[in-house]
Amino acid sequence: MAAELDKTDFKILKLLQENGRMTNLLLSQEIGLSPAPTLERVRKLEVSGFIKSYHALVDEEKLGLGIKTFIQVQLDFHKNNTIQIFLDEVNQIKEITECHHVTGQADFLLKVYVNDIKAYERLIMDKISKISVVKTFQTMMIMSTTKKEPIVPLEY
Amino acid sequence: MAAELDKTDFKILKLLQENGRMTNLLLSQEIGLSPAPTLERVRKLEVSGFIKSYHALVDEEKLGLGIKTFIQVQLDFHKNNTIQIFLDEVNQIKEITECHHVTGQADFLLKVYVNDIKAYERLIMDKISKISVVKTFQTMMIMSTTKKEPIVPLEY
DNA sequence: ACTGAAAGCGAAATGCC
DNA sequence: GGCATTTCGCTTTCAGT
Repeated sequence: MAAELDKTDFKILKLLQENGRMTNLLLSQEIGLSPAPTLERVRKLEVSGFIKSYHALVDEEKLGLGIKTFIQVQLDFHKNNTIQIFLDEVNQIKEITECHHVTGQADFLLKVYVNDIKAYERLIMDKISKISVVKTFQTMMIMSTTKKEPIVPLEY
Repeated sequence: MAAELDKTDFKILKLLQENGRMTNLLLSQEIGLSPAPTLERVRKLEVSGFIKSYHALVDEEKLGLGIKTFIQVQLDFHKNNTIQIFLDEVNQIKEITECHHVTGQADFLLKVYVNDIKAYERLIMDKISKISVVKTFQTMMIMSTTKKEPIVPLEY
């Protein structure tokens, strides 16, 4: 499956990113094919990994997750497996939903969801600051999110 | 629909976050109900907004989006509608997929997807740095993403 | 609110162009 | 690589409890 994608495939990707539960019938009408080849294309995109998975998007605030933050973390590289130690700890903290290895002053950027400020303090005190290889960290509290596309910018 | 959610609803939210295309039949088996009331619960979660939408997750790298960054932006508040000016510009830049209003040294944190470094330079030169209210900005290039849960941490 | 059954419809497989 | 058809299974509805 090194074969490249054509315009129709990109349309499918766009439509399924926008609505992951779109039926194959509707999808086929949107892209101008009949259902059978449409389904075949979708399956190919799935098995070849262009489509990784499907997810429901929930309203975090309605569900009580009132605090969302990014945390910039600097590590103390005094051990030779510093990064692995850090990642192992991060993986065990379920409030951390994203972990990016980045360039710049910080080494890692984390995204965190918790219910309230008290829970955030507990996270910081009991978990983040207790990770041995963490040198410094700095919270960016999210006050509002004005743009969050579930769709990746594709050309074609 | 101010009525609170019960344990079964949370199970549904968890399962549909993990697999947004799970069939109603399978979902009903997982939560231990028959299909009819399961579907009814899902519909209620949808209309009441706990479930906002469904999306396919694509592999950005396979699709050629080799550069992912976060950009911290500081604004110059010399106009009284500085923030609105900024947000209007951001909304027109399709490479920016997320825009968060945050506390800390930066005012905003942006997430950006582009194909390569050349495209990134163009984005910076032609778009970001041309926004009149932007005072300073600083790129955090994402080298790798070691954790990215499509699922929000729910208690119950 | 859940159950069970019945009807309608989309998904998947097959053969053909 | 796409189309048409048919079979099968899921979704959805509705009466019942």
